[in-house]
Amino acid sequence: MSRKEAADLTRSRLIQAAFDEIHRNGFRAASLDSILRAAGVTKGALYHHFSNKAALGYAVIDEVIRPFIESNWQPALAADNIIDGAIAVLRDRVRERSDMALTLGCPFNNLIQEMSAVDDGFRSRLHSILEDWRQGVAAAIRKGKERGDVRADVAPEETADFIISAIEGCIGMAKGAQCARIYDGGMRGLEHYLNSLRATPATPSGE
Amino acid sequence: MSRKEAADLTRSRLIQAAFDEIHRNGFRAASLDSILRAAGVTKGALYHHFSNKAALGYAVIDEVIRPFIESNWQPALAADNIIDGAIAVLRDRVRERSDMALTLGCPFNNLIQEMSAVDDGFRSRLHSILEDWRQGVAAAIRKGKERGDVRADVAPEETADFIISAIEGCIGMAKGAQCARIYDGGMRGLEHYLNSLRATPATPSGE
DNA sequence: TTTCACATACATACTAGTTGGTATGTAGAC
DNA sequence: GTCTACATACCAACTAGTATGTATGTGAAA
Repeated sequence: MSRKEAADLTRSRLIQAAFDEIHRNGFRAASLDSILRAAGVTKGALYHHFSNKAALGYAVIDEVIRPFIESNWQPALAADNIIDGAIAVLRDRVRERSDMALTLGCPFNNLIQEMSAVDDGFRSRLHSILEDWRQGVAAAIRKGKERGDVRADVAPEETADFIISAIEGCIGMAKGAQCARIYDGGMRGLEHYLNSLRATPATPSGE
Repeated sequence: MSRKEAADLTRSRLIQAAFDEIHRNGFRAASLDSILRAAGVTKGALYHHFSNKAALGYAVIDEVIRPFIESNWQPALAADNIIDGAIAVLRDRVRERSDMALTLGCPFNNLIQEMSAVDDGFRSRLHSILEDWRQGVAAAIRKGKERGDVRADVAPEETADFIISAIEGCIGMAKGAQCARIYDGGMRGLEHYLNSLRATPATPSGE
């Protein structure tokens, strides 16, 4: 392993450890010492790769959280019928939800709630992820309307806002209840809502 | 003012200052010194009334956040038609939303996201508030079904889960965007959803 | 090809500041 | 006089961040 490769490895180990610690404790309560312990490196390594704690947090957002969020919603847009695609993804999420994700919540939403109001670097990065998501869903709805899959009276942007809010809300409330019931219930409610957006009266797949 | 009354006053001043600081910074980042400065008392007063920081946080939940949440959803149940009542409350919220509430988010949801996974005292208290809300909405839906206002195929509990999740989700995403647009958009989406629950095809009030 | 200067990639030890919490002192109501 | 309701002063622990030391890879000169 070359010198450069080794350095990249410690950098990514730091980011992964930081992501875990932040997911568990939030950014401000995340202890650099804990992150260093988990990553198996020392403070010198950390401050060699990142100028300060915030820079580490930003890197976690750019390199872990953004890809994570995008890999969650983009598959839904691949389907011909956007509503079918969205529901399929939803069911996947319900099926393969891990206990950790349930008790710790969505890392994206967690950071929004904690940091948006207090740090502009966090706010802008998280907002950008949210905006891309919103635009992606809105574009899919518009395409669905053109194809005749989605009702003509559905407003793309505000419906996208609502769908995204409902998804993050369900995960968040499940975290509050610390049980899967409210998550599953909310997701079924969301599925009913998505079906109500169909142009042709709902013929949901596999129900 | 009697001695007892004065003591009660300092206690409530502490709780109010704690609520503000927690709303702004979260519980763990809330500094006792800041709270004391805002309340205009000293550490001796704080630890006379509360055994530790967590006890102060619990009191904030029991005496500020719970009444706040209940005063938000209970009026919606007063109306004869639950859907009309819910939509009316929703529009009230949208009309009179303060910028602070938008940028700082919902104090209830904030605490859930921050503390549910790490402190059982917080978790149980917040969960209890959530469960009461859920049961209140579910009961209202059941009543609406009996009265013929709500469609017969609507599942009360999971619909309640979804509605609550959507509300908190909208506020949370608005915090992420730090702008009202996504809040208003999400709320309009929620209104459409609520109308879709009507037994008789939507004749929404004032649209 | 060897060697040497230099930069990279860390490790270690430390600091100043802040945190929640406590021990003690005290003024005033009852 | 005694107890309530505080105020003051302090402490140990932990925080992000820094200053310094060092081993090692690397590029260029000899």
